[in-house]
Amino acid sequence: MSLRHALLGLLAEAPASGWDLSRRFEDVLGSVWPAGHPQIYGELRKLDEDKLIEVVSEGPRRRKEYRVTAEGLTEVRRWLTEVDVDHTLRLEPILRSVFFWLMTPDQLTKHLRDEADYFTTLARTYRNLADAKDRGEYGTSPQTQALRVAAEAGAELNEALAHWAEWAIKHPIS
Amino acid sequence: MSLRHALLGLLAEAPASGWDLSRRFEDVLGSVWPAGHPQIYGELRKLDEDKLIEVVSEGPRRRKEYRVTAEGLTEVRRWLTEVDVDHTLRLEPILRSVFFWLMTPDQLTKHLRDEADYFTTLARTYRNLADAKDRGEYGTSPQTQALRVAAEAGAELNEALAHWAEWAIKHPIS
DNA sequence: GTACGACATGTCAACCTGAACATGTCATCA
DNA sequence: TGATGACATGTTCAGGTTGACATGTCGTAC
Repeated sequence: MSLRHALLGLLAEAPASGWDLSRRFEDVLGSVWPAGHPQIYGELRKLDEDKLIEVVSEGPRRRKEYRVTAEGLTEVRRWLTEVDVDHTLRLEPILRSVFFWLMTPDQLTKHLRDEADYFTTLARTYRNLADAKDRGEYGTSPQTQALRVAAEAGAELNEALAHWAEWAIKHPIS
Repeated sequence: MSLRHALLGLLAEAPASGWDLSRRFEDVLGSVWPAGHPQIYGELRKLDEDKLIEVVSEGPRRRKEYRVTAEGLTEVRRWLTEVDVDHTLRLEPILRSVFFWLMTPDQLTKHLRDEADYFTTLARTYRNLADAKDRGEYGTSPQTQALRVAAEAGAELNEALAHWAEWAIKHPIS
């Protein structure tokens, strides 16, 4: 049900079309909650049926712009404050680590080197984004501040994973 | 396809039944790759059909013990070395952070306090596990060493998330 | 001897997810 | 005018995942 509430949350910021929302998932949200356009269009229809959002206007190219309704806004707030956080984690890179003993030392070192580089690059991206937001390059609206918090999570998380991979290189399995 | 390979990897360590594997997912693997028993039993049947595992013996209570075959071992090694790592992340706690601006300061502080506590507790659990493994309480086999690496990931990841939540408390959204 | 709890395996329906396919519009530039 | 590329919305299907339900066995403690 998270996608449903994520869409409501995005629409709470400003009206948008399925395409717009699809874009925002690709650009930002996709890194913590992937969602392709088929899922988004489908969910928007359901949200519309449930009166949590409504069509504001139909633009060119069949573009439908949606706006969150009062009920929708209540619902996303209810989710944020009353629904238990789902702490489920699914991390293939760590799952693989359980089976590192099946790799040769050389394979493992190379693998971990690649992982460390990957996470380091990503961490830098988020860190740069966070710094840019701190410099005020995206304004100072509450929405931007929230994204700043999310960027901090992206940075810290990937920094931790990069650190982990480096640690693992230094603690080879014998 | 990760579950498939995770099962092969676990069976590479020692023969086990669906129940045994189900337990290991609940205890250890479930924190990075959740899987319920319906999924596990189903996947074991497919792996058996594909000759990647085979039934060693049938014990009491219809217990079927599986062993990985030579092909299965090759397959899990191929996965580890040749298949691209799936870096997909799906973290509801961070997804929520994008919508923090919809919460009141009080609600947000409470939420973040709970999150920080949750991650801190989990981090401590993994850290204790890692320390115990360093003291040799689980032996020194390659498999144990691999689990030590996974525990380090669990510790660092949750420490990072705890740190993030604390940071967010100190940087309130205005 | 029987009731209970842990062991052990399975089915089923519903839902979530992602890749591929399909359709059509609008602006722009040659 | 016609080609191209970005815009925009959808369907379909296969496969992964989960919760609920169902069934039966074995050891043991009363």
